Amino acid sequence: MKELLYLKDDQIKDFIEQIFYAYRETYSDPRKILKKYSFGTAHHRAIHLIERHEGITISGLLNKLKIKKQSLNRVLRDLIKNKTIFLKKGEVDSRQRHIFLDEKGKKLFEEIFSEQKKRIYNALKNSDSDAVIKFKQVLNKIINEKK
Amino acid sequence: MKELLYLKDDQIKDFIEQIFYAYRETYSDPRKILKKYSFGTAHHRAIHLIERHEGITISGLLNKLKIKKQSLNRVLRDLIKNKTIFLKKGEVDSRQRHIFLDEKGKKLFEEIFSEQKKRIYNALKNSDSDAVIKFKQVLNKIINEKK
DNA sequence: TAGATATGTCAATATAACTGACCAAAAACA
DNA sequence: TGTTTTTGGTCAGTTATATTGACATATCTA
Repeated sequence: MKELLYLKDDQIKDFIEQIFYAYRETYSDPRKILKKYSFGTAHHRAIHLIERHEGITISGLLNKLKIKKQSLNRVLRDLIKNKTIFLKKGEVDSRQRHIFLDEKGKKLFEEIFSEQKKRIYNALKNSDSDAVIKFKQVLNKIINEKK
Repeated sequence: MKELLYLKDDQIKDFIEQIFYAYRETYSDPRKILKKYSFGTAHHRAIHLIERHEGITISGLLNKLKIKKQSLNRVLRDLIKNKTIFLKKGEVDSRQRHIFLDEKGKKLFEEIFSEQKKRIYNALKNSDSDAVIKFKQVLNKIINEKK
């Protein structure tokens, strides 16, 4: 293994620590809002992904969340009961369920996002576009690295 | 709010999604190793921080983890019982406990880290040092942003 | 039509966090 | 010195989120 100065173990250990902090802080910002609706972070993650991937199927969502369907089911049941999301039977494949945010869900998403946005926006606003692009590239490499 | 092209809402939403994936993937890599010792991610996070901050006090660790002491206590009890860590009474302030990795703990840390390292190392090895530095800077800004 | 796929659900368990209460030792303060 | 605060430990109960395993139904595909 070639020893790159900026890739010493200590640097990598720092990244592992910082990725934890970044995730925790980013997802703890909207907890108060979620609590108003008796939702938790599991609901939040589902809402976020449904907003980003409108009409995503159950199995599509399962692939992104990497949890069991029994776990997702509890979350979706809560969201449906609350009229935050609704399911639509697939037109091509009627076994599938496509998930959409309801009007209420869109409002809730905006409320959550506006809280969560601040941290990222403020962190990036003083960075040049090159830094932002590189941040995204590295993040993507970490995610897609198949060990 | 000045509208920067690279700071559109969709970009920020992507970051929120990616930070989740990066955290989950990074911390799921060593789960098998942890399971051998009947430990979970809570133990892992504690071990990681103790290695990075040798002699950290209980309250220091609580501040980094941002969990309640009752929760941390369970984790530390497991780690002490297993001889992964040990506590040392403070010499200046004898109310404090300084936490250290035991020999067994150091070995376990290395085992965990070598698994976890791959993902980060591989992701960064083809990036130039500038990208790595900028990645770190942005990550730090996200963490330290006080909304 | 047989088998695979997508989804739904029941029940039990595991993990990791929480709240709230209370205690003791030691340090800091007035 | 005596009082208050800080640091850490613990008991008990609860909540949130995930797991495993089993089973059911409808629909699609070969």
